[in-house]
Amino acid sequence: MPTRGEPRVTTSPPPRGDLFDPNCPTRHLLDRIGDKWTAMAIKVLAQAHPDEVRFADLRRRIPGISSKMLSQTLQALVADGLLTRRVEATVPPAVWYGATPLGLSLDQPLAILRNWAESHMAEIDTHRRTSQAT
Amino acid sequence: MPTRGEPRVTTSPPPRGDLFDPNCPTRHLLDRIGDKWTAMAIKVLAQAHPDEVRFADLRRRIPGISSKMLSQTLQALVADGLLTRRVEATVPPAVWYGATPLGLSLDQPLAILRNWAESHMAEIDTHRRTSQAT
DNA sequence: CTGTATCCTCCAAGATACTG
DNA sequence: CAGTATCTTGGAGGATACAG
Repeated sequence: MPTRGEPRVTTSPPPRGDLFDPNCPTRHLLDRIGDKWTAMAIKVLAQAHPDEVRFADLRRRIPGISSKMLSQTLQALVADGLLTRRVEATVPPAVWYGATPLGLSLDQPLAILRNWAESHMAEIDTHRRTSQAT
Repeated sequence: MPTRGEPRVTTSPPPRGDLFDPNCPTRHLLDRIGDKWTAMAIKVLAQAHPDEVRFADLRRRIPGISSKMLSQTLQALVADGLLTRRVEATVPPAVWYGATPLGLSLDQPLAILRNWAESHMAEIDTHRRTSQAT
């Protein structure tokens, strides 16, 4: 996730295709979607699909996230076209978020990663404990 | 991406299976492997497999990484059993890193994510530009 | 060559308070 | 309810220097 960005980006034209170029846009994109909160938001909303979920509800379903971070994360995902945002002009207002097809499509790669983590967690744990002996 | 961790972890027993529990070990694991440098190191070494790669060579193949970060990243991956580390007692010494089967297995989920990013980058870019109009 | 040690900067994100 | 504004800080990570 998130992680600190590259120090300086001097050249301008995005040289697509080379993941190892610090200016590579794919790299930035990966940093973004690798973000913890992003991954969780996508998961919740993809699994809720086709239902939408309200802000406060999302907050409840993503334990530990602050209002600020949730807001930021959602804004970025909406801007990227991964989520929709629908405002109900009631009083008090209600805002519903939902996954777009693009957002749904991201959930699959993320799910594969989650599964990998779950499958191999025990193995990794064992290895750490085993090899940490002096 | 690493990303900053959860603020405090008070309870002890790891409640496996609930990705949304802040103490969930899977969540921590995901944070680690989502790290930018980790993803790149795995990619390089998985693609070099079955060849091993030396420290300085890795450094060259991961533009922008510092000696410090590379060292840290590799240490963590070796501790997790994703990489092997082999020291040649020459002068000056040579250290070879290679992917273990576990490391190789991680490259597949990561490759899927990379592919997703590459496939949908254009779409996301377009959406950002389109929707950023006031 | 392969790292470790040290210092230092900077910003992600938590806490808190407040608004439409 | 759904956020934004402001302040603060921990610690990731770059720079640099050095060691085995």
